[in-house]
Amino acid sequence: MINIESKIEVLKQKCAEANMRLTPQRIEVLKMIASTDTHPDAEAVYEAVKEVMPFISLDTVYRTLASLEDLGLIFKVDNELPKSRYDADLSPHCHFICVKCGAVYDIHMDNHIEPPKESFKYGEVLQTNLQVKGICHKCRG
Amino acid sequence: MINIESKIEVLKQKCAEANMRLTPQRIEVLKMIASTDTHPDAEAVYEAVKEVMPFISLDTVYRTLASLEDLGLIFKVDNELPKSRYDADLSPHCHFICVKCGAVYDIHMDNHIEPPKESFKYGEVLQTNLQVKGICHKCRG
DNA sequence: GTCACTGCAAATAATTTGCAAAGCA
DNA sequence: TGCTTTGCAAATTATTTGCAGTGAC
Repeated sequence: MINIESKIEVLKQKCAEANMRLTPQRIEVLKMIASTDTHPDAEAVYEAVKEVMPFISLDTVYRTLASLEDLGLIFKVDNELPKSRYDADLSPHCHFICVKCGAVYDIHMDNHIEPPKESFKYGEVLQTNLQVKGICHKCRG
Repeated sequence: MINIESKIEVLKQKCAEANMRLTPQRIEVLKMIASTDTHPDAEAVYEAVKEVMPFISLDTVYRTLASLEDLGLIFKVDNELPKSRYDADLSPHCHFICVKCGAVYDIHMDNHIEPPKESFKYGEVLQTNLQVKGICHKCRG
């Protein structure tokens, strides 16, 4: 589980560094993503944050997600579905993705994966990630 | 390099099995994807196939890509960009993806990657794939 | 007070779908 | 011939953007 308070603290620092403001919208969006392991999409973040902040708009959610991603606090889960889904857990882990319903489950790992040597032929490596695709228990029925 | 003739042969078989017709559009789209290592998106497939088949429409390309994917002849490369990109190479390999320009390069591997044990907790595993993200030489400048 | 951020509404980009005509089996 | 597929055009979905008012610093 992610420590939300420390996550907000990092947001505070990074906003200051980047000349960005610490708005309640940014705090709530980050809190929401960090407090769930469902890897929500923009719509899901919007619905959840609206509960506590009824006047937030969907486009602010989109903009906030982009800002938080720029700051390195969250990242998009790679999937081949049309909707982007977000993750605030920066520890080494990968994802089980259900190809039927799109559900994303965390698979914890001790270390980040070493990139194959051939990778360096193509450029500077920033990160590697392993993805496991399958059919989740719920969809298997 | 993929053997295109045998790929078309597989298309022929699978179409017959699935009660789908072997149309020239399907043949050309598959040929195009199998004959390049650029992992083209729908638009790029459309532009290339138009050279040899000027009356093909973009929506047929989309439908054809979906059909070929259903038949297991091609698959989407996972990326976090808005456009889907396709690959016809079914041998074990993974991708270097440039986060700036979206270019996709193949990284060949001897074997498919074993899924972490934790994967099986979530459902039936269909495939694993490793992704390497970075900045390609062209974008580094 | 200033300038980044928000909410609203409208725009854009990628992809999908309804329908009638065309073509593979 | 029958039923899948195509091409056209219009619709849909996810996301982005312009602008004027608002609020964090």
